[in-house]
Amino acid sequence: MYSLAEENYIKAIFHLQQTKSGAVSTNAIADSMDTKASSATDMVQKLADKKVLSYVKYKGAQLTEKGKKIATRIVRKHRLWEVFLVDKLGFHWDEVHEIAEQLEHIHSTELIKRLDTFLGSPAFDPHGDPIPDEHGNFIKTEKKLLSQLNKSQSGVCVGVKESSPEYLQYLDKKRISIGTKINVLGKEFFDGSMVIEVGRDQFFVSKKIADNLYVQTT
Amino acid sequence: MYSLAEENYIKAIFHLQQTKSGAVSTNAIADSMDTKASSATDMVQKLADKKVLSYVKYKGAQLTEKGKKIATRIVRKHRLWEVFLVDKLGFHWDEVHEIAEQLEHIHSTELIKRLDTFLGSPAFDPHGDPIPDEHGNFIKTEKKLLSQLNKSQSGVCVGVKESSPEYLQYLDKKRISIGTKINVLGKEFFDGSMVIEVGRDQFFVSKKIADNLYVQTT
DNA sequence: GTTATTTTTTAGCCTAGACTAAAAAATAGT
DNA sequence: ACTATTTTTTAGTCTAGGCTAAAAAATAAC
Repeated sequence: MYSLAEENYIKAIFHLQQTKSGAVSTNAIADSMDTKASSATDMVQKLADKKVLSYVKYKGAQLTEKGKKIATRIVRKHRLWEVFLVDKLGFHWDEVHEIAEQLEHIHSTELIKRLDTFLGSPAFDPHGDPIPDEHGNFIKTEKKLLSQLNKSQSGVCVGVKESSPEYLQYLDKKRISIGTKINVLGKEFFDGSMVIEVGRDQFFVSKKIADNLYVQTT
Repeated sequence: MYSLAEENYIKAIFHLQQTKSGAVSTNAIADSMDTKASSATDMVQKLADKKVLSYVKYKGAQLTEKGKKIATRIVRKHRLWEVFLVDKLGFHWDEVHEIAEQLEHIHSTELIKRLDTFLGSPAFDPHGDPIPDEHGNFIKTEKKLLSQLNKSQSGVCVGVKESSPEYLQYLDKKRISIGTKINVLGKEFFDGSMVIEVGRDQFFVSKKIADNLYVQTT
């Protein structure tokens, strides 16, 4: 059994190595955990002792198979609970992250098995992120960032990268949610900003907006 | 916000002062928390500083109104989650205590409000214990222990005092659950044992069994 | 009403997980 | 290649929440 702090570090390292390949630096871990590099070093050393990750001084950390399994179990729990909160309790998708952050640490394999069945074994969470199965297998989606599209291309919104309430509320205001079709009408190469079409509306989005929205291209 | 340890102490003290009136002794707290008296003293002093309870050296502790409010909120959460686990996920009533013990510490008033609605605002948990409302008000039930009944009296099972898996499984084997009618056919005053009738079955129960079953007399 | 026993508190120590400041290694700049 | 800068680690400190052992208060036994 792993402590709350250990689980949170494992999850953070897992997410960091999803985006950047290779070993994850101490500073990156510290940043994402909102703590100091020295604390991250301590924890990484402890997790290395427990064979959860491999660690080479001054080089960074990498989850072992054991570590990845622990991480995907936590991610699975987090996303299943998010589905529960939205589908069953009627929460809005921008309200569930913090609560799921707590619920993901409940220990009971039987609970997760039953919750999964109760929810109809969903493959995606309310933000469009895939839910790992019991064995930790993800459905790999062919998703791109909206900012990677060019003029005249289109895609369907399948999720967000950043999931702060502010960002999700912006999307809401613009009527963008999972399944929304987006056409790129124009793109400014100087700053990466775009003009897009959503339903009948056409409007401007900055690169920062476009960098955080995942779309599936057809 | 209170830590996990603080919440558990508050809950334990709350339950202790339900049974025995007056201040709760340090030793009683330590026993029920499965810890040492010295640790209980430390925590009680800390909680007294926070005005959660009143504490007089060598005399014991008593929850303040503030402390009682915190305690009933935890109890409410615990029992609502138990209903969820049994009614929605199909757990058996002898399997839910440990999981609810974790779920009761999830912090989110909105979550509890919605969970309560989702479950249809139940008044009792799967063990027959009343669920406090948002304001901490209990429905006081007129329940007695089975051992308090005499020959020829009868009652309806409304809950258990002890809720170990072993005990709950015994009740299951004997087909006793919430709502089951029990007739006392005979009672031995020497050891408090009884012969009872449940449905078509008649069998012997020891005082220990009868001491842990709550019944509502009509 | 002393003395013995039990209960409770205090004092001092331990571990997890944070922190700061300083040292050491790696990387960058010239 | 040698210095400057950044990154990472180490060393030492802090707090929460445990523990043991000893002291102090309360209770029980004569």
